[in-house]
Formats: sequence, structure tokens, C-alpha cells
Amino acid sequence: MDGRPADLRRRLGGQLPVSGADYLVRLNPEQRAAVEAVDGPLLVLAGAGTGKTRVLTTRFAHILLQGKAYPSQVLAVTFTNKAAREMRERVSAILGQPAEGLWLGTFHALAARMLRRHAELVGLTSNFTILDVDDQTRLLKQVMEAIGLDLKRWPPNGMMAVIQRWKDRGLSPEAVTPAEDSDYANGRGTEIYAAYQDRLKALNACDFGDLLLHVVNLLRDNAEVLADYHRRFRYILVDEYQDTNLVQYYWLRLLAQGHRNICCVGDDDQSIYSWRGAEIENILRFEKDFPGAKIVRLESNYRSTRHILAAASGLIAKNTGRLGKTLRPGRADAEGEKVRVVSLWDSEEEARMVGERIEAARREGFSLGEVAILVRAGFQTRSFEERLIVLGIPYRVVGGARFYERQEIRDALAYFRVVGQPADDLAFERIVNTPKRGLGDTAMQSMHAIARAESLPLSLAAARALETGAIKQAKARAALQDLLRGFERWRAMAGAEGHVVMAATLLDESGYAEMWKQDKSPDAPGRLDNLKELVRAMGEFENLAGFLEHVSLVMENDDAAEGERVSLMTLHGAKGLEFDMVFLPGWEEGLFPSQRSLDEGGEKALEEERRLAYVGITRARRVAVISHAANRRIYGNWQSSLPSRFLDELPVGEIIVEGGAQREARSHASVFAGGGLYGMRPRRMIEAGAWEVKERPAATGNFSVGERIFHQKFGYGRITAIEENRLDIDFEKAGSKRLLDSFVEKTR
DNA sequence: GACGTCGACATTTTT
DNA sequence: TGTCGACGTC
Repeated sequence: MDGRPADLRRRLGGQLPVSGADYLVRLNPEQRAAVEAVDGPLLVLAGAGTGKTRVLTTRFAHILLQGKAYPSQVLAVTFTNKAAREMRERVSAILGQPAEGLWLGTFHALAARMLRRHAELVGLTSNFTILDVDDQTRLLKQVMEAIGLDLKRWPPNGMMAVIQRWKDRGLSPEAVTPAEDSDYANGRGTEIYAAYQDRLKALNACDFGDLLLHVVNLLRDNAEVLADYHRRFRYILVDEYQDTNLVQYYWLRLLAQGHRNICCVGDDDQSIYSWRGAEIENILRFEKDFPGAKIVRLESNYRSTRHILAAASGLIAKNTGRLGKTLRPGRADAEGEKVRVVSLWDSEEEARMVGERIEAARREGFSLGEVAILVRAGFQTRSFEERLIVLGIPYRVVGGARFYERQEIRDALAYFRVVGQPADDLAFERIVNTPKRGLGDTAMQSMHAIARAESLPLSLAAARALETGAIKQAKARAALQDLLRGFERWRAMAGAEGHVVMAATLLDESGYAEMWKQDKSPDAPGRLDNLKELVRAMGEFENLAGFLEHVSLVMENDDAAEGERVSLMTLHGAKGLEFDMVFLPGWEEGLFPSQRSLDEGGEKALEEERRLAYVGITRARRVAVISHAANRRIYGNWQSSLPSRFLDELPVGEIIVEGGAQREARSHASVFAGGGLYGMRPRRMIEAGAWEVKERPAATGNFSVGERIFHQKFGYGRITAIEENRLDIDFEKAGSKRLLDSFVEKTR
């Protein structure tokens, strides 16, 4: 993989150090400083919209073009596959050719690559499996059941989180101190952790956290391996440094000990993943960790208008413990509008307000692809979705169920995994009775017993169970026999005819595709399509192993941005993106800042919530509309809520308050539960202004056959027959239904 | 082993 | 208000 030096020299030869090369000219002085300070440790504090990615990629290219290193001698680390891909593309663009032989990727992908080279040093073999979250939890659940824990009292998910935090901090089971163990699972956390790790090792498997944990342990304990990487990596580039956790930090520090040419780019004000183990301290401590480090601040913002920047800056200034930056408008035309703060009566009115402003913007020529609604929590998207559907505004929810996380895809992958790795017990268990083969608990128990007694993987134990007659029922025996023969056949086929042919055959012969064909639920056809897509996607890989590696590390959201649509997503999901017009609804105490965050993390958590608010505002290029509602329906009942404290923290000069009654709403809010039956309905303080309450589309009869209608649950459909007030409707997504007309809305 | 009912529950989630 | 998992019954 390590590019051929002679070849590379020839390719790059014509472009060697030219001061003022055009890729440098396009940078501002700060950016240029960050690119040219190539040697020694460097921290680039890059405010939102200050050209962080440009600096990172230009620096990468600069190192190569200066002849400082070959592509294979640079380690470039990102958090997401998307960021990695983008960096690869942009480096290639500057170089004028595809960049090859790079160590460029996510923390996890790079760690996996290292771990496969040295797997035996941590007791694995190089073809180890990477488990996804689902498998991890199932495995842990088994472990906890085995030691007789009450799973209701101590849900495996909670334990999983504890273990992950330990792994984030680089702690192997033996390194967890008793003091830290006491809180979960009656103080048996370490024991469970150790047992879980043993099971993983027995399965020749890793979870995500292990990738880094193993690699760090391996580098720490094997000086010659580390020295080898020191020789290799002359330069290290790290993106989003504020989001690194401890084990990632250890990994970087170990690798950087060699040449000390480490450049970390990040923004302490955008650190919003502490709950996933990210340590903002890493970035705050950089100068101490790397003595003599240079720091470059990027503060010229090319994205947002002056008011948006000032509003965001004013808010984030309330945080303590910052490294400190001030965003300056970097564009001459950046005056723009003030940030709107809109007060509304309830969440439905809020959704209407957003919908109508989007409609207005569309009329003014805004592209819907440049509009985003950013919420604190996923469930908030729903009210906006409903509204946008009614208005006929196309939208997409970013970050929903991802392709590889869908049930049918995960099932199919489990089949493929058993083909590739007969010892993959978790995969085997997942599909052994999917579709239903009459292999239930009893049969599984027999297999497990044999597997334990003879230390065999389940698929081999299954064969033994047939030989020994441990499984008695004729139907179960036949089904299992059939399945095992199938796997032998498919395994042979994967070698002889290729993994794509194997996959298609397997889905057919195993009865799995048939299971969905028989399924009458409305989403079954879609699932079959997904399976076809999966098989097609496999063709892009050389073999089954390559494909499975891709899948375990690259859980991509593949719905390409077809057409112009409003984006709906969480604030977390929006980091790194930008839009002309951004709506920030739900700025209410308890929701944002989130009560739960505050309960768990106190003042530190409040600061993180504030950073989240900062991230939200700085996504906007031209228009930012923040809103809060005095009443909101949460889990079915109404609750009144106070405006978020963050609203008070916005600098008055940068905002325009609409619907005016912020203070009043605060002092008069009262309980309004269950449709006004309990408690007092608060006086209507807030004038709806332009967003006066409108009637829902009426559903009072006079429908006609062939008419297109909308239903809250089933979506759009066409009327096929009418019988008094009952309508037969062929829904686009949900199939045919018969419904009362009062549940059906006319479309506009 | 399959199916139905009832109750607990419910942030953020780059890999 | 919706979903998911545990449990009980056929």
C-alpha cells in the first residue's frame, strides 16, 4: 500500500516547493500560518465556519508537495467516514490526482487496520469480527444472565454504557479500580466486564471500543511495533480534536512520540459529545501535552452574517474554561438580518410558524435544500414532519434508521457472516430460526449445552447435536440439517462463484427472501428492495471479507440528497453542516437545555448544552429563527414550559423578538394538562401574529373516488371506493385500508 | 413454539 | 402517545 517512491516523485516532481503556489494564495494569513507551520506540534483552534477543512486538507497536500513525506507517511484521522472521504477528495483535488496509499480514515477504521496487522499480540486472529451495537448488547445480556443478575434492575444497556466509558478511558477490566465499580450491578461491573471481554476473545471479536483499546495496549506493550509506526508516520493530522476521548488521545500521543509532528484541529466551543466519552480537556490541555506547541486561531468566519456571529459569540461567552476565540465576519457583505426569537403558544403553533416561514422563503426563491430545522432530540422532528406533509413541503429526516441497521439487512448480514466465519455465534443465533424453522428455545439450549461442554462454536455444536441425537424433534432435526448443509454449500459457492452469486443464492435457498415475500405488512416490499440493494452493493467489493469489514465500520446513511428538501435533524447531527436558513425550535427549559443532561452533569452539562446552542446558531449562513412554545405535548400530555435561559443570554442588540411576550410567558405559565381538564389554562399571552391558528384540513364528507387524500398515520393515498362514511383507500406506503372519512384529510 | 396482552419507558449516538 | 419486551395462554 505504501506508494512507490520513484513513481510518486515523478508524479509530484513538477510541483515541488513553489512559494506562493496557488493553493496557498487562496488562504488568509491565519490559515496560511496553520498550513505552513509543518514541523512540531500545532493546535489549530478553528471557530465555526473559519475554513477548518480547507486548512487541514491544504496542509496535508502541502506536506506532500513540499516533499516532506510520502503519502503513506502521513496519518490523518477523522471521526466520521464522511469527513475522511471529504478529506481524501480534497487532497486529491489539490494534488491533481487521486491520493493513494494513505493512512487516512476514522479513528476506528485506522485502529482496525493496525489491529489486523498485530491481532495475535492481543489474543485475536487477524480475521476478527467487529460487532455492532446490537450484537454487543446481546452478548453482554448473555453474560449478565449467566451470572444471575436481575436484568430488570440492571438493564444490559446501562452496563454497556458503563463498559464503553471504561473503554473510552483506556481501562481494561483489570485496570478498573474497585472504587469506580461500586455503582452499577451491585458492584459486579468489573466482573461482568471481564467476562464480556472473555466472551469477545472466544468469539474472535471486537466491539468498537476494543479497536482502540487493543491497539493502545498493543503499542504500549510492544516497543518494536511502536517504533515501527514511529518510523512510518512523519506527520499526524487530527480533525475534530475536541471530540477525542482518552483512549484516542493515548493512541495519538503514543504515535506522536516519534516525530512530534502532530497537528490537531478543533474547536473547544463545539465539543458536544462528552456523553460519549469525549474529553474536552484533551484540547484544553494541548500545550501541556505537547510542550513547545504552536497555537493558531482561525477566527475569520466566512459563513454567517454579522448578527448571527455576534449572537452566537455572545451566548458562548457565558461559558467558562474556554480557550477563547472571537469570530469575526470574514465577508464584506455580511451584515444581514438579526436573529429572530419567536414566542409561541404551543408546539403545534410553532410547527405552523416554521412551515409558513419556509413556504414564504420558498416563494422568495430560497432553495429548500438550504433550509434546516434543528432540534434537541429526535422525537421533536415529528411535529414538523406532520406539518410539512400537510403543506406539501418535501423534507428528509437526517439520521434516522440507517441502511445497515435495518432488520432485514442485519439478518442478511448475519447469514453472510456465518458463511465467512462459521464461529460467529452471534450471527448464527440471529438467523438460526429466521425465518421460523421450528428451532426454538429447546433446540437452542441443546446446542448451547454442547457448545459449552465441548468448547465448540454454535454452528459446529449444532452438527454435533444432530449426530448425538440431542435434538429429538423430527421437524427441528430436518430443518437444522438443511440449514447446515446450506451453509456448506454457500461457503463453497462464495469461493467458486463469488460472493455476489452466493449472496443471491443464499437469500433464496435459506427461505429468507421468501419470508418477506409472504409477509403482508406494507413495508415488506421495501425490505426486499433493500436486500436487492445489499446484494448489488456487495459487487463493489472484491470478496466477502472485504465487504463485511466495510459494513462493520461504515454504517452509512445512503439516502442521497435526491431533490431539494428541507433537512430535519438533531443539533448533534448538524455539526459540520451549514444552511442559508436555520430554524431552532424548542428553546425551553427542560428541553433545551435538557433537564436530563442537567440532572446528570450539572454545570458542566449546562455548558455543553450551551455549546450545542452555539453549534446550532452557527449553522446558519443568512437567517436564524429561534423559537419556544409555552405549551408542549410530551408523551401524550400537555406541559407548560418556560423559555430557555439561553434566550436571555443572547445579546439584545443582535436579535429581534417576535410574538413579544417572553417575560410574561415566563411568569404566567401554569399547568395545562390533558386538554384543559386539570389545572388552569394559561391566559393567552402570546399573540400569534402572522401565524394565526388555522383550521385543520376539514374531513367532513364529500370525498370522491380517485381523490388523493392524507392520513396522519398512513400518509398519502387515493380513494378507491366510498360506502357512506367509509372510504377504501390505497395508500402509497401503507397498502389498502378501509377507514372512516373523519380520519382522512383532503390534500391541497 | 406462536401469538396476544399488558406495562414500563421514553436525550443527544460520528464508529 | 407510541414502542418494545416480558410473560401468559392456546
